[in-house]
Amino acid sequence: MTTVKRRPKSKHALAGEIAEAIKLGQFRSGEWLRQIDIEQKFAATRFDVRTALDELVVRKAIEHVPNRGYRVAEIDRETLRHIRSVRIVIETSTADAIVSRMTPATLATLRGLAEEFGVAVREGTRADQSRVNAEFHEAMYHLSGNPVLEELIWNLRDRGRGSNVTVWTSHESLLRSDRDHHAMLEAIEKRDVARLSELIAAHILKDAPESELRDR
Amino acid sequence: MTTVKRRPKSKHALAGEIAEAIKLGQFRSGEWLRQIDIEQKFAATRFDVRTALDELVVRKAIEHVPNRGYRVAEIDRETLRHIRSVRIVIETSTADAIVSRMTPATLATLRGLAEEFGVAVREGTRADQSRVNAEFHEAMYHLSGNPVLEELIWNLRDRGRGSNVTVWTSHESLLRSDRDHHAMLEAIEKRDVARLSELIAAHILKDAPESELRDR
DNA sequence: TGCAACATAATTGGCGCCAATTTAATAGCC
DNA sequence: GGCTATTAAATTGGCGCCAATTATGTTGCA
Repeated sequence: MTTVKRRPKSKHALAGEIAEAIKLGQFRSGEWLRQIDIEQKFAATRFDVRTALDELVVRKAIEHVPNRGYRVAEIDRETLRHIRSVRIVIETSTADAIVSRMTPATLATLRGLAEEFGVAVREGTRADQSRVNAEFHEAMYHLSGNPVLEELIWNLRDRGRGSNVTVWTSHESLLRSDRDHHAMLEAIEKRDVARLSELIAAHILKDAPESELRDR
Repeated sequence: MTTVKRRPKSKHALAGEIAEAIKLGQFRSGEWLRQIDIEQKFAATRFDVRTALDELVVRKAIEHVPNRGYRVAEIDRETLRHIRSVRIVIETSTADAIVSRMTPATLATLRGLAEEFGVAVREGTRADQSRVNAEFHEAMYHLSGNPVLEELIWNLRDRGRGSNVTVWTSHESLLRSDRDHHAMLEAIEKRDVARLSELIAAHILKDAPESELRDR
């Protein structure tokens, strides 16, 4: 996965790095991204920085104000709710494909990643947790066999992360994620599509501030 | 709709214009978009053209080959099928929100647009048909009350149009679209969510080359 | 002391030049 | 005559300069 990929040396890669940094909370919501800072922090040229930032604007990770610069998008609760709503529709729609395409091998992979996440929760860094969590869900959604769907899921996830105030703020929520993962595994193993759907929806809803008990 | 919007003079607007041109089939699939041609055709500077093309790459409307340039993306049948599959999931998910948020006023608007499409089919140009069709679906999906969802729908639609060989190739398919629109209206009026879902799915599937009777 | 006008510093962003690469055209060779 | 090597034309794309704009700091005045 993290193999050779130095073809598009900088440019697109830089956009990914900046997006990653935002996801990891290295830039706060609403914070201005000064081009000089970025080009130093990532050792890139001014031009590459600008290109990368433009790409992130298109990807809705940041926003652009003419003659003021780029800043991390502040997403209001309303929009966040809409994003979660769409995520539930899309991600739960993968449930039966996942169950029907499941093989012992992929199940083993998922189990390994679920365990790894548990370890990361206990003794890993924030970045580790984020990475392993992503790997788990990536492996799971990869089973859907629909690359377009997969990509969409990641776009929406990234967009929500941007200014999500509560990204695993408490250790509690991390433990809950861990439990969710194992529960999902169980549902997949038992080929229980409905249960898996429920779990996925609940997993998404856990990010909601209050209990926004809104079915759609 | 086509009102004043000269604030971001060129740049983002240009990307939209080029995307529109691609949608209208002014560039064939796989055709190279030479920067010189574009800057003449749209009366823009070289730099703006490049920026716009970069944006379209991020939006997956075109693809970029280093040192070769930009070309209209050729989407294989497999990917097209995946796009349709996702579209069905997303667009049908709007059905009950549409029905529950429907008001007499919006219904009247939709009816008007459905009529207008019928007229465009009979005596309008290709561009007219495309525009009115877009307006009808826009008005309908706007009822979902979820801007994120709306945007997603348009992104996926645009992506499919790019190299769709059969974009209303026959007059027959246009007539079918017209009938579909009126049927949808009827379902909305009768608050028949299931029926509306079916119609939306069928409307998307109509673009399929053969009858790819694949439920998921 | 508070406020407004001005000057100065910092930052963004439009644009064009030219080197690197690819494509075509031409010539040379078997 | 067909094929390959060389040269020329066309196209892409990296990069930096500097004007326009905004933010900051300072001075003068009531």
